[in-house]
Order: sequence, then C-alpha cells, then structure tokens
Amino acid sequence: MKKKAATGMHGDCGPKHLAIKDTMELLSGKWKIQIIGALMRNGTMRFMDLLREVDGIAAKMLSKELQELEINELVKRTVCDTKPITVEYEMTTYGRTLEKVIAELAHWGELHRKRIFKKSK
Amino acid sequence: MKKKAATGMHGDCGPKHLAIKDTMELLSGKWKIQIIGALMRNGTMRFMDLLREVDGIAAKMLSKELQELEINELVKRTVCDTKPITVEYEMTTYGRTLEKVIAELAHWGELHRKRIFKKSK
DNA sequence: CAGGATCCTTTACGATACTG
DNA sequence: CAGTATCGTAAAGGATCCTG
Repeated sequence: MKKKAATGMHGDCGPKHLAIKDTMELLSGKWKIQIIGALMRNGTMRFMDLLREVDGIAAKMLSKELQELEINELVKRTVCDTKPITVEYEMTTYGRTLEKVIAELAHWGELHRKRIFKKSK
Repeated sequence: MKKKAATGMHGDCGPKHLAIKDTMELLSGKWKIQIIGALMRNGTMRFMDLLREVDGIAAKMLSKELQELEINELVKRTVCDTKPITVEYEMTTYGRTLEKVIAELAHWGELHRKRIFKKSK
C-alpha cells in the first residue's frame, strides 16, 4: 500500500481549518518534534545517532517517523555505500521553514508554563 | 482524581522542547482547534451551539475538550440561571493569545498543501 | 547498521443510555 | 440543556525478534 503525503482531502471545505490540521498532523505524536529538533541542531545524522539522541524512541518508531518526514519533504534521506550500509538524514531547506512555526509553539508554551506554574502555589 | 493543567513536569530537562510539547498537547486531538476556531469566530456560545457548529463531535467529547480548555484558562465557562440551565463558553483574553500560533500553523499548512499538490500531478 | 514483521498494551475516540 | 457513566472500537505506541 503506497503512502501519501499529509494533505487530508475530505470533501468538506473548512478552508483554513484543513491547513491547520495538516500542520498539526505533521508535528503531532510523541516523537516528530524531537526528531526535527535533533536534526535542526546537529545537521546531518545517521540513524543510530538519532536513535541515541532522541532518548526513549524505539527503532521501529524512528524509522516510521522518518519516513513520514521524508514523504513530506521535510527530511532528506541518503544511503551511504559503506560496509554495513549507513543512512544519513538531514533537514531539507524546505523543512527548515518549519523553524518559525516551532519557534511560535515554543514561545507560547513558555508563557503558558509560567502562567500555570504561578497559579499552582 | 483531580485534573491538572498541561505542564509535563518529567524530570528530564529538555528546555524548549517541553514548552513545545505543552503547546502541542493543548492543541492536539481531533477537536480542540475546531472548538477554539468556533469560539474565536462566534464569541460567546452555548454548549448546544458548539455541538452543532463543530460538526461531527459527540457531547461527551465536547464536554471533555471544553474542560481541558477551561483548566488551561483558554476558555471561560459561565452557568446561566435559566429554567433548564444553559452554559456559555467564550475565549478568555489569554486564550486569544493563541491566535498568532494558530495563524502560523495555518500559514505553513497552506504553503505545504500547495507544495504537495503540485508534486502529485 | 538500518529497518521490517509480529505481537501486545495503552490511549483516543465513538455510540448509547441516563440524570439534575 | 448540559452533562456523566458505561461500553466498545480503532489507532498510537512499545518490545522483541529477524534479515540484507
């Protein structure tokens, strides 16, 4: 079964709402943002490097998430012709356009933490 | 069991990453953004109004999502003393600070749709 | 090394019925 | 009207083993 990029083409026409949903689905889940973050900080990384840096992730998950990111052209996958082959991943320039979005998420999140912490004492 | 606002205090200190996660968790799921969108567009709405406007949502879900939004101070809940009681919901001014974040999500999502559609023909 | 296959657990979500 | 309770399904995520 062929996989497709995230662009939910359901008949109903909520205009902006679908675009938001696309972005959210791309970034949702337990690992996507951590993987993107690691790649943005470190540049090119091998599968193993990611497996170590992303903390608790299992190989299966990492593999699956990277495929999604690749399909959506956020990440470039390069197979290196070494003895046991290695694979390198890096953000595409397109993928880096997410930086603004993520920065906004981080900024609001920090405000929110401050606000909620203050209330709880 | 008392519910708490979304501020994942796990021991590990990924600094920005936790803030991002908070924001994502708050907006994730099938309904949150649609509910927020409806309230932002329409101002004050009763439970029933939301039930109709948010399309396929079930009362249980709507109720649960609204509670989360209320706990995080994004939405204000007001019980009206009518015959069968009614309840009104509206965005708090704090909740409206999400507008920028959501706008960013929408903007990037639209770029992404154009990009992915173009490739598929 | 990079990942696919299999199996299992957990969480999200949904349908229906009921109450103040 | 505005929910809560109960139950059931589907999807996300995790553990382990296997292969080129």
